[in-house]
Amino acid sequence: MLDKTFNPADVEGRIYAQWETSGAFKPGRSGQPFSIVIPPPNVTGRLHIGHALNNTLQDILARFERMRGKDVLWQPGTDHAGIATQLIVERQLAERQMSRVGLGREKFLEEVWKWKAESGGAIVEQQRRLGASADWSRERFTMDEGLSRAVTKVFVELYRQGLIYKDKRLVNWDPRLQTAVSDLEVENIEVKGHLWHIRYPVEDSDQFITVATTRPETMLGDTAVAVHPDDARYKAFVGKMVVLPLTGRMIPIIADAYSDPEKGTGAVKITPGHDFNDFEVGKRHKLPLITILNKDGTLNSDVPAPYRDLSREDARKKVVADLEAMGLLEKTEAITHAVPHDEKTKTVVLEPFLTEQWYLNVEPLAAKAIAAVEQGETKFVPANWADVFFGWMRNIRPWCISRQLWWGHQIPVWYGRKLQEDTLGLGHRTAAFQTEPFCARDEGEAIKLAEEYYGEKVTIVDQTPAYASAQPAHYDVVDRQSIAQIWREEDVLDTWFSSALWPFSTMGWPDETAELKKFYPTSVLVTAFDIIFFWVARMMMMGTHFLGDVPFRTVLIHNRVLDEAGAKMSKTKGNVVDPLTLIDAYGADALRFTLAQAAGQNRDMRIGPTRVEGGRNFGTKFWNAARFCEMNACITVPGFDPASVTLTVNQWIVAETARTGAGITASLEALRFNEAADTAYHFVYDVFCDWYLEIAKPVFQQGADADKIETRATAAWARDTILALLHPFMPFITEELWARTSEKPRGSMLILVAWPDLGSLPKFEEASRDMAWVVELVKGVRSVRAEMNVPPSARPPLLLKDAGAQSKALLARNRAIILQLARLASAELADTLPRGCAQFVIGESVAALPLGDVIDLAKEQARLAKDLKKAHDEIARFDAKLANPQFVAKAPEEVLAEQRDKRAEASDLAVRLQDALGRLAG
RNA sequence: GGGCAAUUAGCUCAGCGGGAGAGCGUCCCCUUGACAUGGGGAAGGUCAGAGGUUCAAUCCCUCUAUUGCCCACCA
Repeated sequence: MLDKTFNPADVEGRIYAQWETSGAFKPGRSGQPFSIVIPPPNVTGRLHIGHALNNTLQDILARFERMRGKDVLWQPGTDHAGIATQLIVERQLAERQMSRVGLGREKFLEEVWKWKAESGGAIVEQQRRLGASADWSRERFTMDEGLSRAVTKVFVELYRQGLIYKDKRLVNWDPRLQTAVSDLEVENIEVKGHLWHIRYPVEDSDQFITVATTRPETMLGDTAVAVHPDDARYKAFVGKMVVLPLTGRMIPIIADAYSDPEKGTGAVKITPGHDFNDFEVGKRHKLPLITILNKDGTLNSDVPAPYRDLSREDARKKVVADLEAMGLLEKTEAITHAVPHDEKTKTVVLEPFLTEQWYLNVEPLAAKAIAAVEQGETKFVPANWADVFFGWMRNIRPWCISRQLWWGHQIPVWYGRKLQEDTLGLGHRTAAFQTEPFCARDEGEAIKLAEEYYGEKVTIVDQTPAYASAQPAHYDVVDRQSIAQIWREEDVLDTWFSSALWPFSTMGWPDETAELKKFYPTSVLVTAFDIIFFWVARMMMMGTHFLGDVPFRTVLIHNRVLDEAGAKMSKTKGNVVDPLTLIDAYGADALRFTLAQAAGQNRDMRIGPTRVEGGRNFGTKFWNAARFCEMNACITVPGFDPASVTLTVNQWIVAETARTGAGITASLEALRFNEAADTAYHFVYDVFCDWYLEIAKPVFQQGADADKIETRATAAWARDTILALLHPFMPFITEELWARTSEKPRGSMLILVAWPDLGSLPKFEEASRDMAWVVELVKGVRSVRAEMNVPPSARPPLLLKDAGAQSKALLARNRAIILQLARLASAELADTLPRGCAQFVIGESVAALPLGDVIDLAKEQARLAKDLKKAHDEIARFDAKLANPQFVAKAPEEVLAEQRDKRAEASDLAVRLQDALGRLAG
C-alpha cells in the first residue's frame, strides 16, 4: 500500500543509483543518435538555480529521446575555470600565510589539483541529485589529458595557419590578478564620478588650453592634446606646445578628427598608454607612448617622484589636489559615466594597459560560423537569438587568448635565444637577446624546431631567464654552457579556448572515434543567452573550422531564473535561491517540474518556494491517484488493448490520454517545455483525477463485474501511460510508482520503457461527445447548487425538460454517473416543471432542480437574468458581424457558417432562459 | 548612442487573426473512503495608449509611453 504522500528523500538516492548502475545513462543502443553536451560548470562551483534549469531541460530531452528509442549520449563534465579557480586557491593559501608566488608554479598547481580533487565532485553530485541522466562514465574535465591534447592541436594548427599571433597593444588589464582579460569579460558599469577640467599652459604665452577628463591621474602619461581640425576656437593653437603640468613635459597640440567639439571642452588630452582611443590617435600622429602604471595598478617610476608607488585612487586625489593648488583646476563636474569593471566580481576597475599578448584572428573562423547559421545548419530557438549571434560575429575583433595565470592550458610556445659566441660574458651585443617563438605540440618538437632554426644543440631552461628581457648590461649572468636555449611561454589560455572545443574534444577528437562519427554534430545545445558570445559563438567557430561541420543542429536559449520578487539573483544581495535547498524541501521532481513549467520562450522566470510547492503538490496529486488505483485493484493487464474498451468512460479516457500524449510529444519536439508540462498537468488534474477517477468510483463500488474488470484495466493502462509521459519531467516519483504499482516486478525500469505510442488508437468520438454532455450537465448542477445554497448533503431530484432523442439517450446511458457526480437523488425526463425550480440550459434542454418553497426567487431570477444578458450580448455581437455586408461577402464560408451557428446557439439559449424566467414568475 | 524584448485578472505568466486562459492569491461551501500538498463553486480583464492594414485585431504594421536586457571608444 502506498503512503499518503511521496517522500522524495527516501527514494531519490536509491532510484538514482539503480539507474546509474544499470547502465541506463549510457549510449550504445541501436536507435538513431541523439546527443547533448552539457555546458560544463566550473569544477569547483556549486549548483545554482540556473544550472538546475539548464540541466533539467537537457535531462527532459535526454529521457524523452531515450524512451523514444534513440541512442542517447548526454556528455557531462566540468570546466577548469582559470581565473575563478586560481582565485579560490590563492585565497586559501593566504589563509595559511602562503602565496602563489612563494610556492612557485609547480607547487601551486599541485595545490590547485588537490583542491580540484577535494571539491570537484560536489557539483557533479548535485547534478545527480537533480536526476541528471548523463553518462557519468564519460565525464570529462577541460584540463584532462585528452582535452589538453585537443587544445594543443588546435593552438598549433591555428598558429601555423597564421591566425594566432603575438601583439603588443592595449588590453583590458586586471590589476588585482595582473592578467589580461578579453573584451567580453569587461562590464561597463555606470558609476558616479567627476569630470575635471584642467588647464594646460600653452608654451610661450599666458594662455591655457583646458581639457576635461574623468581620469586625471592619467595626465602624467599624456603625450598630446587633440582638437578638432575644424574647431575655430582652437585653430590657432594647433602646432603649438603645452607644458604638461606636474611633469613639466612639453607636448604638442595636434589636430585630429577624433576630438569632438561637442564633448567636454572640445580639447582632449591624449594618453596613448592608457586609453584605447588615444592609442589609435597616438599611432596616427606617431606620438610617444608612456606607461605610468605598474602591473598591480600603482604608479611606476616614469612619473614624477611624488606620485610614484601611489595607488590609482591616491594618485588621482593627489593630482587633483596639486592642480588645484596650482590654480590649474578650472572646475569639477559631477557626472555618471560607464567605467570598465571585471565582469565577474564587478568590483575591480580594469585599466587599458600596454602588454604583449597572444591573439586569435577570429575573422575567418567567424565567416564560416556565420555561413553555417545562415544556411540553417544550426538553428536558434527562439529564432531571434540568431540575430544576436550575427550581430556580434559580424563585428568580431581579435580574441585575446592569453592570460597571465598559472591555472590553465599553458600556451604551447617555446621561446628560444642564441648567444653570439663572441659576446659571451662581454655584454655588448643586443642581437644576442633576440627571442624567437617556436610553436610545437610538445617539448620534443620545440627542441627539434629550435635546433633546425639555430643549426645547433638547444637546451631547455625552466622558465623565462631573467635576462630574456633584460638590458645588455646584464650579459654577465648568462649561462655560458649553453649557446642556444629555449623556455616555455608562461602564459595560459583563456578558459573559453578549451570550452570552445568541448563538443568534439569530449568525443575523443583529434582521434577519429566512433563517438565522433555517430554523435557529432550534437543534436541540441541547451544554454542561457549570456554565454552566446563566450561559448556558443566560439564553439561554432572551432567546430566549423576543425570538423568542417557545426557542433550542434539546434541551440536552445533559455532565459534566466530570477527570484520570486523578480530580482536577479546575486550573492551580494543574498537572494540566491539554492536548488539543493528546494530539492531537500520539496524533492527533485517538484523543482524540475516547476522549472519546466516556467520555461517559457520569452521571459525570465521567477522561481522560489511557493512555485516549487505547486510542483510538489502536483506530484502528490498524481501519487494519490495511483494510490486510488492501487486501492481499487487496478493492476496492469499484460496485453491490454485500449482500443478494445467498451464503456463510454473508458473509451473517453483512452481518447483523452492519446490526445495528451500527442500534445506532449509535439511540444517536446518543438522544445516547448512549458507547454508540455502544462498539458500533462491539466490532464492529470482536470481529466484523469477530477472526472475519470470520480466516475470510476461508482463502477468500482457497485458496477457489474465486467465493467469493473474493464475499468480497472483501463485505469491501470492510463496510469501507466501517464507515468511514462511524466517521466522526463518527474523521473523519481514516476519510477517509484512504476515499480510499486505492479504486482510482479516489471521487466524494465521506466527510464527505458518505450514512449507511449498512442497515434493509432481510435478517437472514440461518440464517447467524447457523451462525456462532454455529462460534464456540462454535472457542472451545471454543481453551479446551481452552490449559488442557490443547496447543502452538499441534500440530494435533490433533477428534471430534464424538452430533451431531444439524443439527450434522452445520453441521460439514460449515463444516469448513474450523473447521480453520483452531481449528488442527485434522481434524474428524470419531464414535460412540465413544478413551481420553484432552479433552472439552467443544457443544449436544447432545460435542467431543473425543484427546490419548492425553499427557493430564493429573487436570487434565482438574478442568476437567470445574468445569463440571459450574456446571451443577448452575444447575439448582438454576432448580429452586428453578420449584418456587415463586407463580412458576408469576404469572410470564408466556414467562418460565416460558424458565426451563424454560434448566433443560433446563443439565440436558442436566450429563448430557453427567457422561458425559464417566465416559469419562475408564473 | 544603437539594438532586442516585454506591457493580458490583485500577483506571476501562457496564448494569439474569427466567442479572453492557467497557477497563486481572494470570496463562499465541503474533512464525502486516493489526495485538505484536497474537492466544488464564484468574483475579477475596454489584452499599455494612439493610429493603420483587414470583412474581422489582444494577436499583423507604425508611432508613443513605461520597464528590462544586450551592445558601444566617449573625454
